[in-house]
Amino acid sequence: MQSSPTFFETGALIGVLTTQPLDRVLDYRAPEGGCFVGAFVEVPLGPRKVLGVVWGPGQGNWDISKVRSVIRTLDAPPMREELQAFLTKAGDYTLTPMSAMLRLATRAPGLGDPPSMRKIYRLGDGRPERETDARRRVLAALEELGGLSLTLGELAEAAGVTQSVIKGLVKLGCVREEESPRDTAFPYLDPDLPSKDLAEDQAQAAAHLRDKVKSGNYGTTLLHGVTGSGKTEVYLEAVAECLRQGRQALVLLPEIALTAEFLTRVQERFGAKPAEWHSGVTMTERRRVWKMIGEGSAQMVIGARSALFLPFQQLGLIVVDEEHDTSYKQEEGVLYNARDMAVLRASLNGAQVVLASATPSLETWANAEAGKYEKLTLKSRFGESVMPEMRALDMRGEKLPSDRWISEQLRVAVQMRVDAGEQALLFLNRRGYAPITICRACGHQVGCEHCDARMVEHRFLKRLICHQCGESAPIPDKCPSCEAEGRMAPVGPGVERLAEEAEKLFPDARISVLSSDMYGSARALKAEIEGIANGGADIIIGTQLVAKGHNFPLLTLVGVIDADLGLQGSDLRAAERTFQLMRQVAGRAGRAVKPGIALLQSYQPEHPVIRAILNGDEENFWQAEADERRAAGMPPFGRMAAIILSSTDVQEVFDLGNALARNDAALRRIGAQVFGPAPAPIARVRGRHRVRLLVKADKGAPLQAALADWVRPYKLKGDLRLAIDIDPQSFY
DNA sequence: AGCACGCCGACT
DNA sequence: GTCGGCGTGCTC
Repeated sequence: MQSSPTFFETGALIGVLTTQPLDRVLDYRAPEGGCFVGAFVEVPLGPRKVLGVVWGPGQGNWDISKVRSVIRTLDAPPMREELQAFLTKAGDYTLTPMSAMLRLATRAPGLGDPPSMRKIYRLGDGRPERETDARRRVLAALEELGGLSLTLGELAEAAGVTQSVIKGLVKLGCVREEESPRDTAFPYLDPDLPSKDLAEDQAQAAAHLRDKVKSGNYGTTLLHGVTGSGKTEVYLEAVAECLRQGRQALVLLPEIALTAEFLTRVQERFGAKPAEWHSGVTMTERRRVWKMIGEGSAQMVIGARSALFLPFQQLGLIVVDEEHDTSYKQEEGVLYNARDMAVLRASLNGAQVVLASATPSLETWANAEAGKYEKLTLKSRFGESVMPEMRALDMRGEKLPSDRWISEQLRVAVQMRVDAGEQALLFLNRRGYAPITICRACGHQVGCEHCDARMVEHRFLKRLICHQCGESAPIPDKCPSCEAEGRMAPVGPGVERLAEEAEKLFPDARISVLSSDMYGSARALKAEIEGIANGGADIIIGTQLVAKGHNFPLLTLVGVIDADLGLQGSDLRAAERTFQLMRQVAGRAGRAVKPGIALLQSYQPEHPVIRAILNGDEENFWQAEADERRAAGMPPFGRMAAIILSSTDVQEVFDLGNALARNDAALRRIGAQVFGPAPAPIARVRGRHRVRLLVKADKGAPLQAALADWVRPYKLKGDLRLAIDIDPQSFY
């Protein structure tokens, strides 16, 4: 089905898409020796040289005498037709200029550089005249390991000598220095190593996914299973089949902190670690991954959403783990949802998609209901453990002082677990010490200077921090407003403050706080998590980080401090998110042998979301939620887009917002409605004022084209910015 | 995105 | 007189 790619002879007119923000394909002449469509090239643009991709034949609509020639073809396989199509379609869908799409696909440093070389050492001719002990060890090490292409440092370490001994041998010719490419292939992942024992429904699901991967066609499957039902083992079998077919697999994870644990599981299953692609990967490693993926010398990548844009040669499977996670939606720059883009990319590659979740997003649930996705459900929990019992603690009856958040009932339950040598988790989705710092003299609340957000006290770091822009300031002694001294007081709980309360209530317990901002590195965080899992703490206090897939076998109690958090407001999606989060947190309890219990502190225990969580009545919850959305014409039953305008000048953003709202003919033509302008959910970020308009349309309406027509007449002056967010996360 | 061009205010 | 502010326009 793959026709051979078009070749352009030397001097032929070709169209090149560059990473420069000129929103069209530019005409050039093919370089000496010609080039294939898709070739990565360096082209002259004005006085500069820029990166581009040969996109197709030239348009011929540019003064032929001004057309310049490609400087050179870069040392990388041409971009495949599927990736070109993916970038085009994803760009059309998200209304993103193609240059920005290309930048996503070329985010590897040193792409244009010649292959980087390093020196490696091999056995040379003869033996040295003076054969010292150190010299003998070097030669012995090379005889044994010479095939491994050791660098100077590696060889010195292997032989237990200093580098100068080796240098000496090189001078004598007994050891040879060779140049070798720095970017090396990834170790082979063996799909035929024995898999873990699978429970019956796991085995069935795995067999089904294997068949789908074998088909070589596109398809999407929702792998739905409660926490601890072993989704990972199941989809690793789909990966295994994909590797057997000689195709590449991509696994997306929502959180970098999860990759370390996942790498270990991949190594156990396939005997080696896969390639990694996320913001924590070094520049040199990034280049290696990009190149090896392109050459087919990396079988599997685990990564963040941007890994979707890697130049896979034979992509056969994309797994989106915890597919409901909101971090899959990029909120800055190019606004795309990695879950949807995974489906798009797979459909263009004849690849399979597995969306794994204990608590699917409503979009995915609706697609499964509609038969667009297949659905596999894992029911039994791993081993013999069962879903935890869940109960609400009605906080209206508790007379808690204003600086305490752990109810008496919860205290007693935690104490029992601690006494029994088991673990308890106290969950609060608020980082820091206290969300509000208030002046008791004048009532002033400390806010961020650049954002419309409160500064959050972090006692651990001894700073006030803005969770919006990261701005930090010392904790003030004097009120910034009325200058009263010593009257600043923290209000409300954060995990740090909760830990303080727990230390008082449980003086003999070992308490550990798990919050993303309290560890300097992913490694430190991983070590802490491992320590806890091995019984290194009695009480764990955590933010939503703990809801994302870590396994704590000794955990038998989860106390949710504020189950109402997230129920406020009228956002349908807030209810969905609360449901997902609570179910995931509750799922932490009793993952191993002992049955667990989850206690939810709530001031509104009769709220439908809380009731649905307690009943474990998932189908009903989704059904009710879906009915409401359908009636309101909301996603996924209708379409929405948000337009975010921002500027340092408030008046400017509102003027443009009002102008857009008034001139909505392009939208009315497709029956779409516009709401707003209104201050965006966070009205000021980094000193920029933000205003939002919402556009709502029927499911089948050509929304993107109408939006493009609508905003086209406006040219943005000064620092005014306009961003269009298709399928926004929040739409109230 | 860069980089040049160009047209108005405060310096040598 | 001229240095330099950043608005506008161009790049195949």
